[in-house]
Amino acid sequence: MRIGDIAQRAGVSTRSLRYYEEQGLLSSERTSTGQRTYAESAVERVRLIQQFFTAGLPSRTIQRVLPCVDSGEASAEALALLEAERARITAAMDDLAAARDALDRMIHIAQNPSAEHCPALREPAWAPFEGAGSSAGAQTGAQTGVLTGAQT
Amino acid sequence: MRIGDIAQRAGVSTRSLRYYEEQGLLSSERTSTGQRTYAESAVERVRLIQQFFTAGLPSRTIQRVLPCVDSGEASAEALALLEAERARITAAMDDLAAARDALDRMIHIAQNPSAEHCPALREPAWAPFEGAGSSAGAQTGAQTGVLTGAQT
DNA sequence: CTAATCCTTGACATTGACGTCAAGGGCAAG
DNA sequence: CTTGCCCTTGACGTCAATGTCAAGGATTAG
Repeated sequence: MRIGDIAQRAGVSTRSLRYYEEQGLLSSERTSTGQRTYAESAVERVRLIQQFFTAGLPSRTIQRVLPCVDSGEASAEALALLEAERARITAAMDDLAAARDALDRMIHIAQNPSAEHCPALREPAWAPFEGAGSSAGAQTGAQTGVLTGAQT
Repeated sequence: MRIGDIAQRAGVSTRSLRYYEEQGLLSSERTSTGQRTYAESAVERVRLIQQFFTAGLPSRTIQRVLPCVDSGEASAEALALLEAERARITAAMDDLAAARDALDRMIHIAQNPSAEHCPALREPAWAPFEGAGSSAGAQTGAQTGVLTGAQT
């Protein structure tokens, strides 16, 4: 399997594959003339790498995580790293959930327009739950037409 | 409230606040000498903006979402945008969950080392669920020492 | 052999939310 | 008025994964 095959099978660009190799995430053998050769298993590996990239792990972290995959075991510090990343992902999911809820509140307000939701009358309904001392707001509402943007 | 106060209260840099303004996400009044002045409510707004940034929304999208907050209502297309972003966030959460599960599998293997999990013997336990035709793998195991990286 | 297609390395471009530095003005305390 | 801190605009730097272009070698079909 040459690089183009792997790229197609794993759904990534050849550029990415060379980058992964450059980062020490993916290994390849070379033909006598220098062309990269991969085993079938590389496809799975690339998919795993992609999964981590999608999850926001930087290449340096993936680089330290993958050896655990290869060896099937992890040192104490590697295990700590795994768990730290797990925690980071969990936190990221919480952040996403919070933003999703904020959007949900907006969607709800947009679908049920009523005076009760007017931000000028009460605590803005989209606000987080820290509402404690912001009652003195002099909402001057300087919204002009700045927000109009035109693109495809 | 001048820009430094808002920055401190909202936990962001003054640079970020100017950037938000530049992107049309945050408005400010100016003193006669050009210094920015904010209402208390700006703190909440900045936190909301941050929440969206954390969720991965690009500034252009936030720029089109925030008017819904201000007006308390959304046009049809704005509502579609809100729902599209909600879907994107949901998808991102799914990706994160998948990566978290992959990490969990690694952690589990790392904590329960046994031959059954050895990737050389069977389907790598961390692999996704597409295991179908990779049985012919001639696992040459060319793992050398490429993955060793030294930092901090 | 030759053309077509794939591969190689190298290097520069991109996108986005900032950091950071520069040069200068505002403002309160002494 | 001077010191010191905060503010202004402008512009360039950063990081990370990837796109893209360039110049040339490798492979393969004819």
